[in-house]
This record gives sequence, C-alpha cells and structure tokens, in this order.
Amino acid sequence: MSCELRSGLRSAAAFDRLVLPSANLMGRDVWGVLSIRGAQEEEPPDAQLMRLDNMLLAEGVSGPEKGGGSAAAAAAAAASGGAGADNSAEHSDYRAKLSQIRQIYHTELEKYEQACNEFTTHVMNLLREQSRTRPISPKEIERMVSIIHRKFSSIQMQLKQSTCEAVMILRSRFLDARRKRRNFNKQATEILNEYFYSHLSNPYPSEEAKEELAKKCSITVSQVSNWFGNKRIRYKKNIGKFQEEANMYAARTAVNAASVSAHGSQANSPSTPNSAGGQIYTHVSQPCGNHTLCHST
DNA sequence: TACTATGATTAATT
DNA sequence: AATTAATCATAGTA
Repeated sequence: MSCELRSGLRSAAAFDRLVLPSANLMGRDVWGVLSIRGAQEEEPPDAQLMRLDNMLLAEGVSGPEKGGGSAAAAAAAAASGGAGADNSAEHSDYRAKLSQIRQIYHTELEKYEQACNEFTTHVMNLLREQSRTRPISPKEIERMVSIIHRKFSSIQMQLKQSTCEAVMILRSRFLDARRKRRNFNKQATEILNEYFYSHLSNPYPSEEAKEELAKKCSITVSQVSNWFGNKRIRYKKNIGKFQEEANMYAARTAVNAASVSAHGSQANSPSTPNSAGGQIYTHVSQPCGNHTLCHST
C-alpha cells in the first residue's frame, strides 16, 4: 500500500524547482469572455474553492505573514505519524520552500487583482464611450462587471489549486525523510559511539541523556533514538565486526572518564560509566530475579 | 555498477 | 511508549 505511494514519490523526483504553473493564465481569452453568453457555466464549486482556501490557510500560505508557517508544518508532521515531530534542520528547509511558494502565490494573487481592476475600469471606459452612441442600462454594466469578476476569480482558483499542489508535493517530499538521508558528521558519530561503548552493558540512554546527546550532536532526540536502536541491533547481530571499534572507544573513554566525572549538578546519580573493556552487552533484563517467566497476575 | 554503511520507517513485541 | 527486527532508500566506496 505505502509501497505504491512511495514509488510514486520516488519517480516524481523532479521537484527541484517548485515553480507554480506560470501566470500566463492571464493570457487566456479574457477578452473573449465578454462575448460569451453563458458565463454561468463556470462550474461554481464553492465547496472546492473553500477547500482550497482552507488548505492554503492551514499550510500557512495565505495566512498572516509569518508564524503560521511553523505551526502548519508541525501539524503536517504530526498528521503524518509523529516520528519526525521535531526536526529543526529539515524544518527550516521546509519553511524556506514554503515561504517561497507563499511569496509566489501572493505576487500572483496581487497581479490578478490588479489586472482585474484594470480590466474592469477599462471596460467601464468602453461602456461609457458607447453610452454616447447607444443607451446602456446600469443593469448591463453590472452584468459586465460581474462576468469579469467571475472570470478572474476562476483564474484565481486555478492559482490556488496550483499552489495547493505545490504545497502537497513539498510536504510529501519533506515527510519522506529517507529521500535526503545524510550521514551524521564525524563528531556526532564519535559522541554517540562514545556513549554507546561506555555504556555497553546497558546502552539505553534515558530521555535526558538522549536530549543531551542530541544537543551535543546537533541532531534531534528521535535521531538519537534511531541511532541507538540501529546500533544496538547491529552490534548484537555481529559483535565481531564491531570489536575493533569497541576497543578503540573503550580505550578512549577510559582516559576521558578519569578526568571528566560530573559536570552537571543533577540530584540523580550519574550513569556511572562502567568501563566495559570487553564486556558483551547481553540484554540485561532481570525484571523478576528468579522467575524465568514473569506473567503479570 | 555492485556492494556496504547508515539513517529512517514499519510491524511486532513487551 | 519504548524497543526489536526487518526493511527501505540513500550515501559512500571499491
């Protein structure tokens, strides 16, 4: 199910330029409109227009200047699953692109509005001229104006639709974080490895520890969790392969541990880095001492 | 290009 | 809710 979706996204990789379909909608036969009798058949899906408006508003494209954007992005991330709830690096990228879209949208919208006004006054002038040669009822003028406005608002809707599309594409790309996976920098990996190997007998950092690591590595807490999850399983699967690494970090942190003992003044006892020279991490879960099976009740 | 390393995601498990 | 195990998709490399 998600495979189809993903493969779809994969192939739709041409999103390097998030260009809205150009504003040449204006070039369409605006002039011909006036001669068209049945301007009524401009399918008037107010519902759809509302939907578009709502979405643009929700995504922070049509809302107030700034501030709505991040909220919308957070909402979007949360809606997707919540795993990528707090990315700041990617977030800024997302926001930058979103504001790009937003800017285009606003410029275009303004252009349309201006064109609409210009066109209206132009037609009015024409009518006024004609009124010298033939009588023109106010009703007719009204009708003309309403036709013009209807036409322009339909063009506006297309703009809104295109913008929505662009936002959707941007969002799906943003959400599929695997696409632009980056390796952590050397320093971050060092820090993580250092922690891992110095807590080899129980490589499960607490929430606070994760936060600290995240800060040190300039990555998110969920990334820290991911890293430890991956590391644990991969280490366990092939301890031999990691032996070298383990020794290296064990030696390194042994030196470190001598000088650095406690830098924060937490009430809690620090994690007491057990120097696990060659210790093999074996799932230290001893919930109920003697019992092999610990059924609740 | 094929292979490995690695970060992210997902379903299952507890 | 946190973790495991499997898997995906890309980055880095031979």
